[in-house]
Amino acid sequence: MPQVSIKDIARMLNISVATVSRALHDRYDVKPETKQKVLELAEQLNYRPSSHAIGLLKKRTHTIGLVVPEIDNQFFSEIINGLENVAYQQGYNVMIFQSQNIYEREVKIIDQLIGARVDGVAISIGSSTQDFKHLNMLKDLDIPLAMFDRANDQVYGHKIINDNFEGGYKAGEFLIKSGRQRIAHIAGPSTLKLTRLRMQGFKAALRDAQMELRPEYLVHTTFRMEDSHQTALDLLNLPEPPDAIFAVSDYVALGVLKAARELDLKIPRDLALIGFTNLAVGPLLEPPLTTISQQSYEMGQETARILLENIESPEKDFKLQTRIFKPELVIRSSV
Amino acid sequence: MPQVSIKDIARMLNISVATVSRALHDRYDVKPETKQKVLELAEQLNYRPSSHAIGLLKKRTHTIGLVVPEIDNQFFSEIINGLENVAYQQGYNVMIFQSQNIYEREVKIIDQLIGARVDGVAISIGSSTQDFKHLNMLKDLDIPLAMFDRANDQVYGHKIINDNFEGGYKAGEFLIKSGRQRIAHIAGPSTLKLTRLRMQGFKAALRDAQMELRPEYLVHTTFRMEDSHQTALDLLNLPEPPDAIFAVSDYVALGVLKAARELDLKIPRDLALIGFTNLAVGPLLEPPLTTISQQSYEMGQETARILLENIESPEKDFKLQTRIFKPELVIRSSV
DNA sequence: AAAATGTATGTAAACGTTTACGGAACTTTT
DNA sequence: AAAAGTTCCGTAAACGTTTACATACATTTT
Repeated sequence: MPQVSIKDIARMLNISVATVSRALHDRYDVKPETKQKVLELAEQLNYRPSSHAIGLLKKRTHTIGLVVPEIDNQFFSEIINGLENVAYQQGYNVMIFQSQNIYEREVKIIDQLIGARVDGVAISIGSSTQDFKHLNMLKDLDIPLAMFDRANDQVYGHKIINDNFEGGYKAGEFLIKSGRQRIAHIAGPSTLKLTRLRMQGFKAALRDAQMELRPEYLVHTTFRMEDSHQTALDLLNLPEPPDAIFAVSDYVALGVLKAARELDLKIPRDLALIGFTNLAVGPLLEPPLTTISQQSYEMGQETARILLENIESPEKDFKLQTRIFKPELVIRSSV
Repeated sequence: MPQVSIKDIARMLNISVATVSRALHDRYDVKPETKQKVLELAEQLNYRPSSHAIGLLKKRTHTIGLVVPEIDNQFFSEIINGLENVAYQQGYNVMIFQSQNIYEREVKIIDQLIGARVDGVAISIGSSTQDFKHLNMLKDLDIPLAMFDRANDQVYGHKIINDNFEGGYKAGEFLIKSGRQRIAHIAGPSTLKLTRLRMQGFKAALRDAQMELRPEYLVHTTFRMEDSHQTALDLLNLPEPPDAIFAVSDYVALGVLKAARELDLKIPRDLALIGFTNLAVGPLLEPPLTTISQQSYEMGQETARILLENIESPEKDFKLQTRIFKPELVIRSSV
């Protein structure tokens, strides 16, 4: 049998839908006997209220939309966990979507979230997104927006990000202190702000140590392993290869690791390597990966907190928040 | 300004909602001029149709609910990707939820999915779930159900699983062939069928080789790293420790790897190790992990295909399908 | 005995959208 | 000039739920 509605129950018991609704909500003004009958029948017929009907009737859906570039990435899945846990505790559901870094998908997802009348949106902007109309539209519609990890200044929304400049600086500084001379950086997609900041921090560290960065030691890649692996191979096959690499993320560092192994380079003897993110597999690699940690779970929690505070605030012009997490050096054995 | 509806547009243009609706759907029977005006205003006001209203009106929501134990697990996130891609291609959306292996959460999620009137449900059952009423309820409500990876015979639904017995057998066989004598197995939670099957396959391999399995060489753990790590330590600290371990999953193998490193055991010299899943990090570990591969992405695709076929089939009693994937031995260097 | 209060229920509108049906104002055909 | 057809648009019902308001009866208070 198909799904039953409150109407079906009313018809079967020969009472009005209003009474059924009241009984199901355990209101004071319904006879215990009637209440009993309603609850029993509802249970027996597996009645579940239609979230569409309720969403239509009430202003609030108690749902927040979450958009990540990709889900099969530890960093993002940990953020999801942090965000979900806080949201659940406050009685909110989370709808998760992945943009796959494809601009058109991102736009479509936002349209969908608006259509679903979510109470708020949390997003980590995809790397191919250059136009932010779809995100700024949310402001016009009074839907609070929080950007985590990948934020953009042209977008009106809260920001929960890392101090990427400082992270880049710390990485560069540590490689310099460890005595390396030919330090390279594999940066991320140049469209992303975090790419630029980590790079700038890294460059600043070199500058402060009066070291120069050779142009051929600065290369870009995507976060996909095949790309970073190839990029690393190219870098290590230079006539004068680097003796240290700062990878824009641990995923990219994995590509370097693979390349180094193929070229029979010993880490850290022949090549020092430092990543960024602090993935859970880091300590299990050989050698355990030195990296800059991002507190992904906490970032997810904080994103949820800020977003929910905005959603539940009665004030029309809730102030935009920016929360900056301090990256920390995690010393293991790859440097 | 808040979200606009078709009614708002109708009022502003002094026409009926029916005409607006027709214009937005590009129907033949509306004057081009009117159509033009409607489309322009809709665009300007960022109109997006309410999925709640549509969901309420139509029988179908073109949405499928996806429930995984945890999202921060490569295996599941790859399944999600496979499933989502097939679903999107056929015009379906996917709502992702995680049960965290908590029974109560799983029940709540199913309730929610019923409330959201999804067209179908795909689930990998949580390890603490012993009662399956919530899942069998779906059949009563005519909502197709597909179980992937973790299925249960007491539940009415399609199954997309691995031949776990064969996988276990292959793992055992390979360790035996490699000349190991004291072979141990770290099994998963005993509630899961896949745990039992992999164990049985493993035992069968030993039996076929006339080898006996010492009771202390068979231990259980969860898929959480801290647990498997401790379990591995206990196992390796036995008076007579094993010289080979078959871990029920790559995640568990990571725990073993960590323990072995702490005890200064060289793999594969002192200890042979084989996992199950074939995670993407496997080849990057030291040593690269030998494992039994599960085709996660393909399993996700197949789950979507079977579920969608069921959803779109006009027949009331669509036949239950079972798709069994053959696990394959992936030889690297840990054995 | 009339008035006031309490208890249990029903009526109806609203949320946003689609669509079958009907009809007015044309244009074309006889 | 009547009949038939075309073009464009409006009316209203339906989906499932909540809730303000009304109502009917019973009980208590004056």
